[in-house]
Amino acid sequence: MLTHILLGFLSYGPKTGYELKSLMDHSTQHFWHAQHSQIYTTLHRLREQGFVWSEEPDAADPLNRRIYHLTDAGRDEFHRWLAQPQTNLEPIKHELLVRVFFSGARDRDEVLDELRLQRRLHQQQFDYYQNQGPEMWREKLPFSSEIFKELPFWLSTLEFGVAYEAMTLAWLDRQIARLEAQT
Amino acid sequence: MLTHILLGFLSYGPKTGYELKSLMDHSTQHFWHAQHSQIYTTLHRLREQGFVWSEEPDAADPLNRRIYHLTDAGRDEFHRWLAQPQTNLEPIKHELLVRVFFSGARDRDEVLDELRLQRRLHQQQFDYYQNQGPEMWREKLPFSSEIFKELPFWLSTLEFGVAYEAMTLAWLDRQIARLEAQT
DNA sequence: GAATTCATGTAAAGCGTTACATGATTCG
DNA sequence: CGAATCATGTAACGCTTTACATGAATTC
Repeated sequence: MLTHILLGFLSYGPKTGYELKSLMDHSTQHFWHAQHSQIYTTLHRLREQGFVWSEEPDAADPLNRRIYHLTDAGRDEFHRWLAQPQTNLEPIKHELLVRVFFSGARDRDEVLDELRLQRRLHQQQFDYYQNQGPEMWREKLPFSSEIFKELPFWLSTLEFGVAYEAMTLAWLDRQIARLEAQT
Repeated sequence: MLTHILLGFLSYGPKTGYELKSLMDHSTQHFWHAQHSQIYTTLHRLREQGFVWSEEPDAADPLNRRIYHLTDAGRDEFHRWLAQPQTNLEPIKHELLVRVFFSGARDRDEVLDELRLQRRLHQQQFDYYQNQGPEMWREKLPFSSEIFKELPFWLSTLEFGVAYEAMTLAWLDRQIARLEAQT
């Protein structure tokens, strides 16, 4: 998956590994994140596969930056991936639900504390999506001419984030209320 | 994670690998699933770690079933895990959102087809949660005396599933409407 | 007799996280 | 001058998926 995210960002223009990491942190973070270690190793693999190429770092650049470019094969691969629709329901992995599932054996107050903490965290995330999030995008993602067509889709993903957090908050409130009602 | 799910189910009583797989397929499936291969190898690992033990398959049993039991160490580990609350927001990995994010370069109709297909699939899932789901539980998870305390928590996870699908359907409808409005 | 379900495993590969490692630049 | 940011990598490990492999019992 990270493969195609990197190819996607590189389809907007050449970028360094560090820039790709920063872009992900400020855009795809809420539905796909990666450590820098994985980004660098994946870029190496993509280079071996012929999907990207990079100039040797400029000797005059003390930061030793390595700029990656998409090859034709890389662009083809990216479009091949996009053209192949997702035909299955996406399986969900949700650790908190696992914990809730097995919480019958726990102290009621212990479970309540955990749910209340999660509520706080999700409230923060909700606020972030509605306030700082969009503004951060305007500041940190400044290659505006390249992406005017994608902006509505980027906003769609943000809208999902808002809806997801609102849904989660409402669910947490119901579970907390149910537990509090028990004596 | 699978580790603690298996320990959790075994805390209700001894079970075979096959039974654990079947239990997961009918209960945790909507927030954590696993292939049988992973379940069997994880059980081997748990045995080496001393968290479970198993009788040698009964020579009289032609199906060669291997029944796993929780050890004291296994029970301790399960409770240690439960007592350690989740203090972070759970990172989300959502492939469909990655595809939407990069859909600016695609044909509008191609994107619409994909979203409509996802809408159908999520509608099915929503119906499943509301109808067959709970009934399936009553049939397939029959160790009722062991789990009367956990049932409310199991229903909580199902309630999350319903809320998640409703949220997703509403989001998909908005994205489909937005794209359809474009000419 | 064929198909489905019951039952258990191994091997290889891919994906992702965590930790280790280093060094320059910029800002306060 | 210290902290934060910029910048790139490797190694080990763990988790998960996919594919390969086998065979008995049950149901239609």
